[in-house]
Parts: sequence; structure tokens; C-alpha cells
Amino acid sequence: MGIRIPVFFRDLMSRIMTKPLAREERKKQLLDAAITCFGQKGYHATQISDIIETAGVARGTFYLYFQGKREIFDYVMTELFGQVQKEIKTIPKEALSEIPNQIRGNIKRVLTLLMNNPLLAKILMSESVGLDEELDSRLRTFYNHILNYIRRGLNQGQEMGFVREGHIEIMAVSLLGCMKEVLYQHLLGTEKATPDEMTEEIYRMVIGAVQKQ
Amino acid sequence: MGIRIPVFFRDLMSRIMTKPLAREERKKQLLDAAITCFGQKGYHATQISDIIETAGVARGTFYLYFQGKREIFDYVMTELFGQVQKEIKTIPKEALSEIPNQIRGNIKRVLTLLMNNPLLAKILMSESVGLDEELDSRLRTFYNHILNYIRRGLNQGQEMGFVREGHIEIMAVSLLGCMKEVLYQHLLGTEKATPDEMTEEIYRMVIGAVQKQ
Amino acid sequence: MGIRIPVFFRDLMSRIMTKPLAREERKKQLLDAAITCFGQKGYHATQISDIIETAGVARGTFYLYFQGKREIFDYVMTELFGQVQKEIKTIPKEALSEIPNQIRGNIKRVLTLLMNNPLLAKILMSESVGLDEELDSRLRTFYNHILNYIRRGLNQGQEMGFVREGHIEIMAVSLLGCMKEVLYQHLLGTEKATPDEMTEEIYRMVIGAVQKQ
Amino acid sequence: MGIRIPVFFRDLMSRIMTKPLAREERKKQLLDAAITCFGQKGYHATQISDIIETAGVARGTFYLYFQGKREIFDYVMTELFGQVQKEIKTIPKEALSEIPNQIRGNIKRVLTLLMNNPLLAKILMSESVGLDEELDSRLRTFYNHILNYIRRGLNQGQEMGFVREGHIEIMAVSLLGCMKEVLYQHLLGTEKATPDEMTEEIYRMVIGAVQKQ
DNA sequence: AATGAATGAGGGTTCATTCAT
DNA sequence: GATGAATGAACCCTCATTCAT
Repeated sequence: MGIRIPVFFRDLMSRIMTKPLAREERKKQLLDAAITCFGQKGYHATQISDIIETAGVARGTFYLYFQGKREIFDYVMTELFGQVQKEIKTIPKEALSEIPNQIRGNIKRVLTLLMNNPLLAKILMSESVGLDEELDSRLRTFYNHILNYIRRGLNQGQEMGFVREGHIEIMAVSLLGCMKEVLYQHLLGTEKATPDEMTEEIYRMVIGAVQKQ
Repeated sequence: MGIRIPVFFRDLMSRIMTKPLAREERKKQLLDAAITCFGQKGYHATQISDIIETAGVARGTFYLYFQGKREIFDYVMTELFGQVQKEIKTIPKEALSEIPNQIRGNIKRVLTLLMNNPLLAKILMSESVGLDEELDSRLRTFYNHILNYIRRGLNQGQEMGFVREGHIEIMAVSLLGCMKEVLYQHLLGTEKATPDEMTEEIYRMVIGAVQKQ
Repeated sequence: MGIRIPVFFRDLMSRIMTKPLAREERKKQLLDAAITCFGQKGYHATQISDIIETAGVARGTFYLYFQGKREIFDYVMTELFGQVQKEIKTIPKEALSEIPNQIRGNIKRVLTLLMNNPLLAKILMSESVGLDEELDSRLRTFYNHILNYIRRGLNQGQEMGFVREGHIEIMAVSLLGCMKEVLYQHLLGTEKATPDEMTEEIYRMVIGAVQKQ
Repeated sequence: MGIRIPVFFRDLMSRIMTKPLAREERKKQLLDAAITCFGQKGYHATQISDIIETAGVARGTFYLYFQGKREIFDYVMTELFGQVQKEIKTIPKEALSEIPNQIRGNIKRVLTLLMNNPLLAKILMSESVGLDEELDSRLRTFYNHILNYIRRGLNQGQEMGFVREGHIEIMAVSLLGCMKEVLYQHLLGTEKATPDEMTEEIYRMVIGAVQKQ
């Protein structure tokens, strides 16, 4: 299985020339490989072999950094959640006139991030429901963060008189759904619009859906 | 020898009338078991053992009716697609004043169906992306049917002057997303509203999102 | 699986028009089907399904006539052994001048039989060694019959002064091998000669191999 | 850090010199086990469990070295073919007076090899016809090699005036059959002669069968 | 006698994880 | 720290045989 000499050479080189990778670096290397693999094939279809091949690391090494497949998937999720959340900025209360642009900005940043990281998007959209209880709850938590952000916006809007009365909860969920679905169909290849088009249209939908008449 | 004709008659009857029925019944029994299992655990985590235990048949029996796990999953998908599509009714052009109620009706029927069949909903929401190409395309087809329905409605609305101008495609996808997400969060347990509340709120979102000012 | 009405019709017809097949006829029908199948695919690759399909009989019916796969294979072997042995005629002692023709005749009859029944030949040549001890011994017995015939011929020949001295046993086995191998290569498609050519050449080999100088 | 170079050196040495060897050893160990099992029970009756038990390795280990049952059987066949072919030596044209001894030598070497390796012999004699097309053709190829050798010998003999005219093809096949059958009956336990006796007798048959009067 | 749906033991293969070097 | 050969539980599927009708 495979060519032996190159392995030896790679090894030889790495032993002579480089100090062992710092623990965090090596972990990141594996994490990146895992994101690639999970994104391409999904959790179940991804094998440890895929990850270590992508990372260029021996089988045993993997288990020096992660307890197993489930754990690295956990780490992947956490990493991705973090990336998305970084893009969402709370709208400051005082910048009243700026609200439309802020909302637009948030929508656009998240869409752009996800459209540029299809793997990330794919994992967020499609995986993990039903994998097991613990992961489901992690996903729930993630979307709750986002929903909270939307809820706060809607409440604020109501106070300020922009947003019509109504079931805030359902409104928030619906708005989240708009964005997820546009993204999802984009992943499926159904939808070919640009981030700007998508942002603008979603913005108009969102505004229309919740504004006072 | 004995009395031959009666035996033959009973047999004839049973062959024409009952046996094929029995076959379909048994198949349905397995299909139901599969829906239950896939709904609870997802495709990958579901084992043939789960399905046959749930159905209460022997291992070999399963393979008399389905070629394997993939095939029964296909059947399950087809079945579920059919159930959802049955609930969607095309709105007749002439009943102009009836349009709001018709839309409400469609939303409510689909939501009710899916809320009463959480397994069905779960499968539609969460499975199969990334499972494999063939199944992905089946899901794509399904949602395309629904999207077509929504697109037609939006186009009609534009002609009639109800619906504002805009990127029909993204609008349609967004509306689908609203409904899917409300349902999905309901499944996750985040959202506890009743079908009526959900229907009403979604209806208002949808109308607001697309109507002319 | 399959068209139901025709089955019913076939059945109906057979019930109304024919009396149930006599036990021996039905058994023969199954045996013929089995010879066909074993000949085409070998013992292991032949499934009960193949046999009953070929025979046009239901699964359960098979077990009314044979205890199982092994038993019908036993019957097949016995049947084939019988056919071959029928073709071999002992050469009468007195017909001294007739010996060459008698030998030629035996060789030709057996070759012709086997070349016209490739299934029979294939089974005799290739199957059953290693299947299990009992079958092995049956095969051994069969070839012993033939070897006995050859041994007797050689002994007689020695008494009469035609056949050189030597290890009769090995000579007999070798002669059997000549014929088996020519037949076997014929089955494999290597050898395309006619029965007459083969008979003549084998006869010359046999004679040359054992005759006194 | 510690002393790095020695570790690296030991490792380097072991990678280049010992590890690959170990791999081949393990493969050989499995191959030997497979030869034993296939020889004793035949292809179909041999289970992977038999092979790994005989080899004393775990189930998964088997699949590190072979893709499956079919592949290891292929390897076994190749191995055995090689062993037999090694024993056959082409007779040099010039050594005219040596021909008888050379033929005797070939016959004896092959017989001895096969009589000392009953498993090898059993596989060559009895397996694989009808197993599947690919393996059949492999066997055909093997015997063709041997037949070619015999054909060449006969042609040479005709040119030199030793061998009578006749259908070379059938003569060659017959001679092969002599040897195969003697061996086969030896395996079945019918024939108890020593290699020397068998060699001598076969030699005389062969010579008698083909020589000019 | 005939049917064919149902059975379930058994076999081949996969793959996450371990551990000696 | 790094390696990768070894492990074995787990899973899918087949097919000879049974038995209620």
C-alpha cells in the first residue's frame, strides 16, 4: 500500500530540518483537514483515513490530539460556529438612522462568509441532526444565539415603532429561515444569484415581513 | 382426489384477490417501520436490525420486499413526498377574492401534516444532503416541485398587481425557508406555538414580504 | 416480483386439464433441471432457485421430492454415472481378432456420449472433489469401475501376449487420464477435434503405450 | 529533546531494511494459511475465519494484505503455478542422446513436487473449473504453458525422427492427462506407487505412445 | 400434492481505535 | 511525539430450508 521511500524521505526531512510542530499547530492542521473532509463527504461518510491522509499524518498521531471521530467533529462545529458569530455585529441602539444599513451589513457578511466557505455552510445546513442528542443540542444552541440576536432586533424595532406587533418568536425563526434557505438552495445549485443580489432581496423581504404598515 | 373444484375456487379467489393485497400490506408494514426508524435515528444510524425489529419480521423477509437499505430509504422518501404534495392545492385563478384564504389553507395543511408527523418532517428537514448524489437530487426535485408552486403564485400575484416587483427566485426560496425553519425549530423543540398561530404568523410574514406597498 | 396473472393461469390450466404428475415424472423433471443447472454453474453456484425456476415448480415442491441440495446432487451423480457405464461394454474373451475394434468402440462411445453431453462431462471432470468426504468416495467408486474395466483389459492383454509387462495399475490410470484430459481440454475449448479424430488418436496412443514392442 | 540521531538512525534502518520485509512475511504467512485451507477444503468451503485462524491473526489483518477471498485465491494460484513451472526445464536441442533422461527428469521433478505438496496438487487438480470465468481462464493459461512445452517436445521429436506422425495436439493433451491422472488417483489414495515407480512407468507409456515403430 | 412467504444462521467486509516500536 | 500494523465488534446481505394455507 503506497510508496515507501517517499514516506521515509518526508520523514527524514521533517526529522532533520524541522522541530516537531507545536501542539496547537498540529491540532490546527488536523482540524483543517477534518473541516475539508466533513464538508465534502459529511460526518458518516468521512473516515479517519480521509482526515489523516488530507493532513499527511499517521493514524496514531490523530489520536494523540483528539479522542476520536466524534470529538474532532465537535471541535469542527465549535470552530465554525465561532467563525459565523464573529461576523454578526450587534447594532448599537443610538445609531437609529443607521439601522437599515446595519441589518443589510449583517445579512451580507454572513451570506458572504458562508458562500465563500461552502464546506462550512454545508455542515451548518445539513449535518448533525439526528447524529446524537448531544450534537443536536449543540446545533440548537448555535441557532439560538443567532435567534437571540434577531429577537433582540425585533424587540428593539417594536419599541422604536418600526416593527409591527406579532409573535416575535415565529417572526425571528422565519427570518432565520429565509436566510438559511436561500443559502441552502445556493448550495444545492438551484439558486445562482450574487451575494449582493441575495442580500438586497433578503433585506427587502425581511423589512417587508416585519415592518408596520 | 376428493372434491377438487372447491379447493381450486378458494385458491383462485385467494390468488386474485387476497395474496397481492397481503404482499402490499407487508411492504407497508416494513415501510412504516422504516419511517419510524429513519425519523428517529436518521439514515446512517438506522440499521436493518432496527427496521425488522420494529416491523417484527425476520431478517430475510426484509430482503423479499426491498433490495437493501438504500432502496427502502428511496421508498420512504417517495412516500413522504407524496403525502406532502397531496396537501398542496393549486389556487384557481378566478377565485380572486379567495386568494388569501387559499394561501392560508395551503400553509396550514402542510404545517399540520408535518407537525402531526414529526418523523416525516424530520426526514424532510434534515436528511440526505451529502448522503449521496442520487438522493440529493431526489430531494432537490422535491423542493423544486414546491418552489414551482410558490413561483407560480408569485408570478400570478405580480400580474394581478398584488406582489411587488423583485427577484422572484429569491423571494420564492425565502418563503419556502420561512416555513421550513418554523417547522424545523418546532421539531428541535425551540418553538411551541400551535399550528393556527404558526399559520397566521407565517401568512402575515409572507404577505408582508412580497406585497406591494 | 414477476407477473401474477400468468402464474395463476398456468396453475389454473394445470389443475383443470392435467392430473398431477406422477411422482416419478415430477422427480425426473426436477432431476433434469438440476443436471442443467449444476452443469452450467457448478454445485456451489447453483441455487435451489435456479433449479425450481428451470423446472417451473414452486420452492416447496422441490422439498417434497428431495431432502435438499446435497441429495439432489447425489441423484444427479448417480444418474450420470449410470449413463456412462451403460456405454462401456466388456470385450468378450473369444473375439480375439475383434479386440482392436472393441477397444475403439468403447473409446468412441464414451467420448461421443460425453461430447454430446457437455454438462455431464463437466460434472464428471470438475466437480465434487473436496465437496465432502461422502461425495469424494462416490467419485472414487465411479472411476474405480472404469479403472477395473481397463485393468481387466490390460491383464487379459498380458495373458494373450499383446501387452507388455509393467505396473498395470499405473498403466490403467494413465490410460484413463488420456481420455479424461482430451475430454477436459475439449470442454475448456482448447481442443477442437472431432470424436472420430479423437477416438483414432487416443486409440493409437493407448495401443502404443501398452503394447509389446 | 534527548539524543535524536540514534533514534533516527535506528528508525531509518528499520524502515529501509526490516519493515518491508515484515510486511512480506506476514503476507506469506497468510498465503501459507490460505494454501493449507484451500487445499484441505476447497475454495467454497474455506472461510476467511479458517484462514485467519490458521494464520493466527485477527480478521481485520487479513484485509490489510488482501482485498478479499477471491484475491487471496488468485495469489495462491499464481504462487502454485510458479512452483510447478520452476520444475520444468526446457530440453536443449543439442543434447540429443540426453533426451530420454531429460524427459524422465522433468516428469520426476514435477511428480515429486506435487506428491510432496498434496495441497498444491489438489488445488491444481480439482478446483476452479466452473468457479468463475476469470479463474477458469487462469487455469487454462497454466495448462497451456505446460501443453506448449509438451507440444514443442513432440514437434522436435518428429523433426528428429523419434516421434511418429499424428495429431500433435491430441497427443500432447493425452500425455498431460497421463500425468495428471496418475497424480490425481494418488491424491484420492487409489494409487500407492513411489515417485520413482510412477516416473518410470509414465516415461515408458509416454515413449511408447508417441514413438515411431 | 403444491405453493411461496417467512425464517435465521452464517459469511464476507469495514473501520474506529489501540499499542508496541 | 510519531508511527502504522493489528485488532475485533458490528453490519449488511444471502440462501437453504420450513410450514401454514
